[in-house]
Amino acid sequence: MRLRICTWNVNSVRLRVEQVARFVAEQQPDVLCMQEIKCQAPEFPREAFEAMGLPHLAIAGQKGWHGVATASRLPLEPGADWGACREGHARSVAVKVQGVEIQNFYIPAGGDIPDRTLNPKFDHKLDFLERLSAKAAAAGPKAPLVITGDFNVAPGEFDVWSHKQMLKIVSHTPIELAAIEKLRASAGFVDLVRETTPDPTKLFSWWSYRAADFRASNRGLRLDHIWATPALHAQAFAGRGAEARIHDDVRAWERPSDHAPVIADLAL
Amino acid sequence: MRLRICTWNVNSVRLRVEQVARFVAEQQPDVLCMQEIKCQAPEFPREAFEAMGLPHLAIAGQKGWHGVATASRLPLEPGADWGACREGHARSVAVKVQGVEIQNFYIPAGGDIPDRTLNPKFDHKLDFLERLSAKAAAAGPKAPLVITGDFNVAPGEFDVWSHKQMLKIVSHTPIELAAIEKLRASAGFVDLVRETTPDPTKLFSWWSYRAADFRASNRGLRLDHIWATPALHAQAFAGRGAEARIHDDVRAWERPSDHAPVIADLAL
DNA sequence: GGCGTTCACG
DNA sequence: CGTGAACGCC
Repeated sequence: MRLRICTWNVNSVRLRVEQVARFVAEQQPDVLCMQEIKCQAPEFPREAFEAMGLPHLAIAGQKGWHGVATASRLPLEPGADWGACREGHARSVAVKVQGVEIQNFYIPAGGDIPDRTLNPKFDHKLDFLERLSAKAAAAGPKAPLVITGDFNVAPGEFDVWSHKQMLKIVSHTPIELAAIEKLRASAGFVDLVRETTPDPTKLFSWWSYRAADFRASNRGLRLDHIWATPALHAQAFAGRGAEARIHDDVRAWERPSDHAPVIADLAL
Repeated sequence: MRLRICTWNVNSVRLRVEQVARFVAEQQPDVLCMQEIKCQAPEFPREAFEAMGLPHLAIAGQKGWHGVATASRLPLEPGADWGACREGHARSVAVKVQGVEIQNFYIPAGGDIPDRTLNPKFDHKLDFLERLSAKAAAAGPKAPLVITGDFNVAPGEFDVWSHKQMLKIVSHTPIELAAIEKLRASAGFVDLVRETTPDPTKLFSWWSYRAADFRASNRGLRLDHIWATPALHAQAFAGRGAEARIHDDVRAWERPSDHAPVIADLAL
């Protein structure tokens, strides 16, 4: 079977249900991992997701900020909580579906100053990444595991509109690049979108709301990722390469999220 | 010629331009008197009104609150400012069109407690009404004058969903009923909607947002009025009665104002 | 620039 | 309930 996994920072699920419903109708993901739902679990628009054909929900919500949820066409089992957030924010939710564990993360943005001694938010981001690395290493490359979400890091030179300029900006600083590479290497994860479309093609999944015309300036970043362990990758893409892409057309819809959805198709 | 005058508390003109454009396209008012535009004059969506065929504008705006504007198909001359608002709010704008003076008011709501000694907002409302009465008396019954707007008073027993219950509620208390009757009598104004549809037919132009289904509960008030002096009434409705009505269907549109527009057709 | 918050207002 | 305001966050 095909398992279509999607990650999307929706920037308020209540405000964006219609766009989510349209995207789900058009692309038919089997599992939709959302970040920044910005509501508590009881406020989550369950009925709308039932109507979309994604009735199985795992929600980690909190008031106003952050919040993640995974919605599925197929029944979900709970996954292990990796306890990555030292601040107690609702930034991760784990599920198991069709024998695959899917860890859905909203990694802290990290504020403006890329110095962990000066900026507690940046310290928190790095701490979060370090905790993920430890858990992923413990899981190992043979686990049938996907980690996905808004990682708030653009890992590669071709994941930012200007590598040179972005090296000074939180999301692409050398310390973050080292931390995200350490996370990737911890279980040998394969970045499915980048495997599908290798360097040097530039790929972005986020564009600031501040640009009048995001297409024209195209100052994007690739912050949203779907990573598979080597064992799962071998199983899901036996012989072929990964099939994953960013649906950047969605960023041009009416009242969009600042993030575009990302889809990967696993053959299980 | 027919002069179609409309009054409408739009509750934010910037948020409601589309509904205003639809209503103007459907009903073709010649003069549209708006209240609660909730913006400063430079923020007023002039282009949208030009596109609607109402390019002539008289705007009294302020930041965030209140604000009135009169938009016209025909050129406007400025009318005399009656200086009714002691607080300096943008609550009135006066124009002359086709020889008729149109005074557009957003009379203060007056807070919750109907006691001028305890509640400065209620005192302000009564002061505003008293100042209007003095100015209207000075203008006299022979002036070609319309006063219109959101008066925030339901003057008659059949202008409220429950006369008995509303007598204790600001907008229909005995002291307000006396003040609004004094204003009416000051120049012998004719209430064009009530003349068109006499007592005991209940007529409302406002329904609270708080009711889930405003039609079902129908706890409305008639707060929005178009009043003509006797001389203008005699000229505009010679022989016949007035032709004025409340477009309450608009209250059921998507994202509506809590007030419905009111139209009167004058034959000049 | 577009989300959430709390607040005042109607 | 649904507008504005000011503020925090990304």
